[in-house]
Amino acid sequence: MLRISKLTDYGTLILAHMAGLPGRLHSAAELAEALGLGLPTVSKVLKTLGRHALVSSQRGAHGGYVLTRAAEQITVADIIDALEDQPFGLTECSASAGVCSMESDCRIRDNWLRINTVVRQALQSVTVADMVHPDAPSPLARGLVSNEPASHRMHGPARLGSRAAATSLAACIPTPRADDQEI
Amino acid sequence: MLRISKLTDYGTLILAHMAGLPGRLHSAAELAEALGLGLPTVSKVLKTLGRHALVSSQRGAHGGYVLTRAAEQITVADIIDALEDQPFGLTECSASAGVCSMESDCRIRDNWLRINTVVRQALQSVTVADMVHPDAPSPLARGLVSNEPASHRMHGPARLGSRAAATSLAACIPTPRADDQEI
DNA sequence: CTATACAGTACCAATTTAGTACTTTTAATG
DNA sequence: CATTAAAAGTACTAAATTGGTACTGTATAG
Ligand code: FES
Ligand code: FES
Repeated sequence: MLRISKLTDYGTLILAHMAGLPGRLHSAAELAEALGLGLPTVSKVLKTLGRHALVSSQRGAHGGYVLTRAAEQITVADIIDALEDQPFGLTECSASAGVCSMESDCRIRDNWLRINTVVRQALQSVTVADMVHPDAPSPLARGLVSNEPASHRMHGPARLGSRAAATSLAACIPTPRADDQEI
Repeated sequence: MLRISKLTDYGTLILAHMAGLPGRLHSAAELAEALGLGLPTVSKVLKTLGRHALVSSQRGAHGGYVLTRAAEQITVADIIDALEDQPFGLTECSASAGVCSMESDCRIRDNWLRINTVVRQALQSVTVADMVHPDAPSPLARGLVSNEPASHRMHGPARLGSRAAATSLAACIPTPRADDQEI
């Protein structure tokens, strides 16, 4: 359905929140509380992010997680790579080689590869830092986007009633980053 | 998982195949045969495409489907809109308004809206015609894409053994379109 | 040595997606 | 006008994925 999974969405929320208070340790419980998500769920996401070296963890009492790099260096593409298990690609055929029997004489596959690349570049052009602070030179804004109506619905929180809260939540306003994108 | 559904993938295959013999009527059975897909499945996809006016149908004996517009006028985004039921958007929050409780003070949502727009533009820049003929001035190619390695795997055919064939299949090679995109 | 917090594994439940079956309507053809 | 080919519609079933939870283990602070 051309959606990232909820876990991935939670990942952006969590990282954005952490980026709000950089350098500090954040326990899974604290994040869960702040974002209105279930503790086990937050834990799971953090563990995975840890495995992909986006956060590092401190065990034991007063332990917690910190970002391993500056928020400016973590792109949405990184988060997706960490949390989505399938390899990046809009179609099965175009996500990995050797899966489709007709791959050799398929004329469509190459197109998907191109589309994938463009999409990925869009995702790489937005960092966690962009998510956090509202105003700043927005890369997607200048020329990249023509801003036709894109609809919207619901973010991180999904079915748990608790999640419906998440008032303090860290990041949101629109501010893609300003370096590597001349898409 | 940031994938389009298989049905949508089949849709591109089907439309591309039809674009190969334009003007002609194609029965669902013929297409199923040619693409190595199940007849009921192809039928389902065609019905949906019909409902969204991408193909028109002729009932009765010797009936079938034809494209309603030139292949150049049907974009991948059109196909996705027709076959995916959820509204376009990478996250739930950003796909429709009013679903997330914290929408008003969410700083992240706006970023997703931008990302959605960019992604959509990429999808709008490729037409069925591009999918069909191999070589031609490729819009995504010139400047739009930096061509970093994007992986690949498997296309239309998935679990039916029959689908593994699809030799004649219509379209594939890389050739996005050349009009409306200055992303 | 106890409390806190991360790590890993495994599992279960809910949703979504894919695919099939069956019935009805429409049109061509002899 | 009967027969046949093909699409339209409806509904259902089965499979795969996702989301979420529970439990057990390990490390560290105090
Ligand atoms: S959490 Fe940002 S709009 Fe839902
Ligand atoms: S590569 Fe699988 S159908 Fe094109």
